[in-house]
Formats: sequence, structure tokens, C-alpha cells
Amino acid sequence: MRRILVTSALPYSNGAIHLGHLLEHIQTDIWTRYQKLRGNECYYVCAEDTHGTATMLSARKQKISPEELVEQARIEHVEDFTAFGIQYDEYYTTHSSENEEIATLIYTKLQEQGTIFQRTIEQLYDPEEKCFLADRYVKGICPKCGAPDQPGDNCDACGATYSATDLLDPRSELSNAVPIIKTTTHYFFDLPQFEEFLKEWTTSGTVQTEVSNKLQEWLDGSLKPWDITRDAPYFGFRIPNSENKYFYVWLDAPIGYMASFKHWCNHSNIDFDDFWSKDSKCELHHFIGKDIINFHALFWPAVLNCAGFRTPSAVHVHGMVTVNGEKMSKSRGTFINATTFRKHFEPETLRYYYAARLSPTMADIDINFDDFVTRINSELVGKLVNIPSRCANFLRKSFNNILDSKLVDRTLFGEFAGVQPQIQDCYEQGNTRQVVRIVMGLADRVNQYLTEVAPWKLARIPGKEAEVLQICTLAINLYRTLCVYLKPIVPKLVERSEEFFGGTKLQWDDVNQPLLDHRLRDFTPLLQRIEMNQVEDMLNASKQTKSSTNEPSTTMIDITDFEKIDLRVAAVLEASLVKGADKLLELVLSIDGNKRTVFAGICEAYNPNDLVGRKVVVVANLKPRTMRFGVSEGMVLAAGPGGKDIFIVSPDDGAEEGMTVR
RNA sequence: GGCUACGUAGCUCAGUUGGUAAGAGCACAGCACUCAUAAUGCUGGGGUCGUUGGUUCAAAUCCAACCGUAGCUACCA
Repeated sequence: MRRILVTSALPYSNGAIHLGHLLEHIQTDIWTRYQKLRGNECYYVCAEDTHGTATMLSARKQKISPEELVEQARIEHVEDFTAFGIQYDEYYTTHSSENEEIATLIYTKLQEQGTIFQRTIEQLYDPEEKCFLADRYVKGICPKCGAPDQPGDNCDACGATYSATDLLDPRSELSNAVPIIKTTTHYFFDLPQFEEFLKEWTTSGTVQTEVSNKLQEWLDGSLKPWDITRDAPYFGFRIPNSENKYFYVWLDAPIGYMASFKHWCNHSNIDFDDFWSKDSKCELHHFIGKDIINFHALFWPAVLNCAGFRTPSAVHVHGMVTVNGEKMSKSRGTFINATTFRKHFEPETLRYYYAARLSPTMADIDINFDDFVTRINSELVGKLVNIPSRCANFLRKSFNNILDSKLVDRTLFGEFAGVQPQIQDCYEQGNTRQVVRIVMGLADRVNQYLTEVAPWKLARIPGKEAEVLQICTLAINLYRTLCVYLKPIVPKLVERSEEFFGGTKLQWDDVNQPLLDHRLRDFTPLLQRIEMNQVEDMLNASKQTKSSTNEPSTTMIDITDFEKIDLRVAAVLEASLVKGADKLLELVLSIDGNKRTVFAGICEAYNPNDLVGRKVVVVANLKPRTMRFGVSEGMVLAAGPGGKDIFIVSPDDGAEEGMTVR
């Protein structure tokens, strides 16, 4: 039996869980569930990544302590992950005594090994807030192209890279003060000392070859010492024997893997050192995105090695999530939070879709929603769940739900069991795409078989009842095999199937032992089809989430952009509730005598009768939008986050309908 | 600019060490079936495997250049 510790990258406290986090945690969860199903001793730990300037500032803004912010985020994050079936053994926090202890211990070890040195550096400093500024907290005019409002590291407009001190008219994002240059002494980890070690480590099967190739770029003599210090004020752990110096968040974040596991050990009978000591025989697997390769495949193994701990057995790197072929974008509504997704879809559908796309490569994963809808409907519902559905009525009506005492066709059942080694390899390598392909191929076979033997025809012929029972017994057992194979991917769907089979949990070896002479429970639909308009609803909801935040937009538009919008005063002629809609009111507006029908999601905030006769402002040249309840020919302007807090914009007295608003 | 990947039917992808592999699913068209959540089965159209050269008896598969895409990195070779 293997002993395995698995981690996903720690989600940062200052932000909601989105589809990108979910890709990684679903991938990790599938792998972990597979290992457990195989009977391995496997633990899956994660935690909140809590430290850093962003958390500190965000807490300040909300007038709460960072600790409160972190705890609140932890609760929300766990809720999201749990909804998607992610089963951690421990989901802890980096702001813990365990983490501080281990971080301090590791730092001390690094020091003893002579890999920590001090260096005085110059950095921008906000004299009003009295704090040093990271590049992204400074904005100014690009020295190359003159674009305004550019961050301190590179220009979004022309792509130039520069240092924050080169910016023209630099301003602190925090106080708008002009930053000054100030010196400070920082502690550095002397990474170049580990070049040889890392060259060896990164080419010894610990990472995918494509990752290894990429890493050689950095390892080709271009490793630099790593600044592990941040100056106060900073939310984090103080560096021992220093004043006002804190560990950079990226030092203690990976250590959070250890701390989380330590916490878990303290509550169970597992020995921490078995897993982390230098000569550990256990496995350690990290799942991460390609954006943080350097932290996990350079800094982290070097630090562990230097501090006398074991290094990871493998770092599994996945690609980024794109939506409909593009980067997730808040304005397009494709920046989709976990909470939003699960309001509109059963989480299992995302698990399935990701699994169907994931491979051991670090290629980006695109969520194409057309593809998403058809895959769920045709593969999961149309093929897979269709199998028991095709048999259930025969079994219930004629056989009291009791399966036959033997299998009519051992070969087909044996064939299905025969692919198990192949499936195992795929899971082990993280090639769930292949698992799904194999399983769906088998599901096709069952449907073909059923069409061929046509139990519905036999059922009409007296004396053929036994054959019908044989056929259904085989089909149900083949379906059961597929359930075993898919259990790590869609655990809830399989759980519902287990209920149907009688309530016993499926085991990996069950593919060799058919269910016979056994009473099933009544069949109930296992998964609902989904529709394209659910996708549209979700994308709209994602846009609303964005506009309800209080962050002012950083995208500047010029006057010609603004002039494209034809804003008009309109009078409300009629207003009525829309049957079947939760939020919509149907408004008939008059603009200069022309009638328009406009749907507005303001039902919770306004009574239809109170609106009739009012003057409102509409976007008159908005493309007509076909909604489930009709065509909307414009948009009524309103302020507020939504729900009951919506406030319609009205012109002052004297404005007449049809007037242009500028 | 450099580096690392990738570019196969409308979409998502298989194609093992070069030799009947040009394939699957979805989508589309026709037929069949009616047990099933308008599900399923069969048949068919559709690709000069990014482009151009080269190696070879033989290339989607190896090599080179170019084009395109993505990411990393940078004006230092």
C-alpha cells in the first residue's frame, strides 16, 4: 500500500473561488479519490493562503481585522469547494501557530546552512501611509509611450517593461501621494547555490517534460537570489531576530502545506515525520497551475532540501482556464465564480467536463459552453444514465426489481472488466480525458447491445420473460462497472446510482463481481439535462456580480466611445410582472411616441404600479435581446448591487420623453 | 527578438518505435426503433493531417525554413 500526501495550491483569502481554482481542486480531488478507491493511504490537504499586502489592505478597507477577513474567506471557500465535491482531509490556514513554527524552523535551518544573506535595496515608499509599495501599488505615466495610469512593472498599452522608479508622475495607489525612494535591508535566500541540485531534481521525473524544459531556462545560470522579506506594515509572520521585517507570503505559503498536514496529524494518528523527513518513504504530490511553477519547482524544493526535509515526489502542472477561447474576463461575464456556477448548474457537470478535458499536459483548458452543454446532455444523460433508464421499467413491472441469478453474457462483462488496468494507468497519470473516452466508448457498446437484443420486443412475446430479465441484468451490471470507473470523477452521480443498486458503496474490484439475485430500488432520474439559456443566465449573473462591486473601472474610454451610447428619457406606459421569472418586470416605454418593450430585473425592488407614469433613462440603441420571455429593446438605467437594492435613475422635473441624456 | 509548446473534419480530440489510421464522439443529412430524461441504433457527406522544401522504397508521424496561436523571457548574445 502506498502512503501519499496530496495538495492543491492554496487559494488566496482576498478573492472568491472561481472556475480556475475549481479546475485544480477538481483535478486533485479526482486523483485523490482514485488513490483512496484503490486502497492507498492517501491524504489531501489544503489551506487558505492568508498573508500579504492585499489581505491587509482589503481588511482595512472593510474595517475588519485581517484575521476576520481570512476566517470569513475560509468559510466561504470551503462552502464552494464542498459544493463541488472536493474532499479535503484538512483545509487549514497559513495564519496558524503550526505554520509560524515550521516557517521559523525552516528559516533557521536555511540560516544555519549559510544560504541567507542581507542586502540593502531601494524601494518606493508611500510617505503618507508609511509603507513600502510593491510595483502594482504604484501607478504613473509610462516612460516609453506616455500612457497614463500604468502600474510600476510594465505598461499595458505598449508592453514596455521598466522599474517603478522610471515611471513619470508616479502616485501611490493607496494614498495618491508621490512615492519617495527609500532604502531598506532585506533578507535573501541564495538560490543560485542550488543550481546543480535543481538541475538534477527537475530532470528526474518529478515534473512533466514540458515543465522540465521550461525550467531549464531559469536554470541556465540565470537563477537569482530570492527576496524573502517584506517590511512592516505587513500581514504575516515576523522574521526572527529582526525588527519590522516579515516573511514574504510566498515563503510561508508552501510551508502551509506542511502546517495543514501537521494540524491534521495532531487530530489523528498519523506521524508527521513519516511524510516529511528527509528519508521519507511516503509520496508527496503537489497540484499547481503553470503560473506558479517557479515557486513550486525551484524555490520550494531548494528550501526543503536545504532545511533537511524531503522534496516533492511530483509536481503536477495544469494549464489555465479559458472561457469560450479567451481569458476569463469580468466585462464579458466570463469571470465565473464557483458560487455563480453552482447556482445555475449541478456541480457534477463541471467535474465531468473538466475531467473530459484534462490530460497530463499543461495545455490550457477551454470551457466552450456549446461543447459543455452537448457533452453533458449527450454523454452523461443520453448515453450513460440512459442505460439504467432503459431497463428500469422492465425490472420494476415484471420482476419486482430483482436481478437474475446469473449473467447471460460473461464475455461482455469480462471485456468491461478487462479495461480496468488501462483505466488505472490513465488515472495514475492524470489522463482523465482518456478515462472518459474509454468509458463513453463502453457506454456506446451497452446501448448498441440493448438495441440489438430489443428487450421491449421480447417483453411482448409470452414465454420470453426470462430473456428480458437476462438482458436487463447484464445491462445494469455493465452500467455498474462504468459507475466504478467514473466514481472519482462524478462521485455524487455514482452515489445516486449506488442508492439505485441498493445502497452498498461500490468498490474498485466490483467490476469482477456482478450483482445478481439482488433487489434494486426504484429508479429515479439520476441527472437532468441542461440548456443553453441556463448558460446565458449564468453569464449575465457574472456580469452583474462585476458591476455591483465598488471598484471603479480602470479602463478609460474616450468621448467617442461614450457618444456611441444613445441615452434617452422615456416614459413608462405599462409595467407588469413576468410569469415564470424571478426578477423581471416587463416595461412598455414611450420614447418620443415610439413604443418599446424592455425587460428589467427590478422586480424585487419595485412594484409595477408605482412605475407607470414615471420618467426613466434608457439606453435606446442597445441591440435587441431575445430573452426567454420575449425581446428586450433597451435597458433602463439603475444603480445598486441588485435584489432589493436597486434604484432607478430619473431625470429632474422638466425633462421630456425623447430627450437625449449626456 | 530569444526560448518552450502547439497547429489533424464545423466543434472537442485519438493517431503507440515512420509502413492498409486518415480515425472517434458531437454537429449535419437520410433511415430504423419506440424500452428510455425528443433518449438509442444504422448509413452517409465532410479533412491534399498549418505552408513549403528535404531525408526515405514509404511521412500526419523524422529534419529545416516559414506562417499562425499560447505562454515565458528579453533587447544581452
